[in-house]
Amino acid sequence: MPELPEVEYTRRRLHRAMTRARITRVIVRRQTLRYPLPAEFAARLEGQTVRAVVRRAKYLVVELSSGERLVMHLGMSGWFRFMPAQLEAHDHVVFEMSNGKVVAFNDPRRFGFMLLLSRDEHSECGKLTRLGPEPLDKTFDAAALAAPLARRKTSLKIALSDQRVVGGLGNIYVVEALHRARLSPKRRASTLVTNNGAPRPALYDLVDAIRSVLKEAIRRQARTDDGNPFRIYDREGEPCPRRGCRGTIRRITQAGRSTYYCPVCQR
DNA sequence: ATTGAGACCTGTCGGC
DNA sequence: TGCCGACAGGTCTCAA
Repeated sequence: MPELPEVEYTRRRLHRAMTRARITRVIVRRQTLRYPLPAEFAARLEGQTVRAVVRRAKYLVVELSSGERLVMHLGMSGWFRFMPAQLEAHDHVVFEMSNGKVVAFNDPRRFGFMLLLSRDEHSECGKLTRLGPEPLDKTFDAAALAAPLARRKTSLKIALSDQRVVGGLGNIYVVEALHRARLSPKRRASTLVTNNGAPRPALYDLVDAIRSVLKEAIRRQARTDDGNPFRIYDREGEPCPRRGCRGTIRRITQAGRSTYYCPVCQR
């Protein structure tokens, strides 16, 4: 599930359920997430009012009235269930709010985590400070990508998956953006930058592709149609969806993860 | 400093 | 039906 669009959709729902409400009760049903929850986790949260729920890359940050922050990551399989009729397996942490809303964090694989940080711990938290730019911010442009890509000796796919280069892209949306920009995932990252560090035209295309892929995916979240909503991801052997392209989608492995691409139109 | 491999965990799916 | 391996949208750590 969770790359930037899914995390952003989760943030909006959490915001509606929690912001300006008080946390009346926290039930910890499983302490051993990626990082074990401290014994006083529930007590520190109960009684606090939620000021805001914000997102940074794939991280969710609940801002609390004490100044503390609850930093959360969904990992591979984490998600929130809103107003669950009853608790189920893998509902690890439940928040009950003064407005009557209940949200349950569910995560079968437990790669997700929650960190309750003081104001200072939060501002120094390396997980957040080392992140690259937000791809949907105005500051994200070809110039912002040029420097980190120029230094890389790896492929575009690997470079774009690195959260220090851009924050929030994961396996699926990197694959989708590269197809949209007609760029091969195997191409060396530094070839999108000239020798003196200026963006080449393809880098502008890539920036546009990243932004549009993410925006469309966020818009799509509210709908719950099933089936594979992606053009390329998990479509090995199918014809390339680009108009006029007669290529067939291939699957390769890069850094241990699946990459899908069209060898005909992606160069 | 980069980079790849392995680890963390559970669930699901395809093949035999 | 049952078993087994491969694989899954993320990050971290460690060795080269």
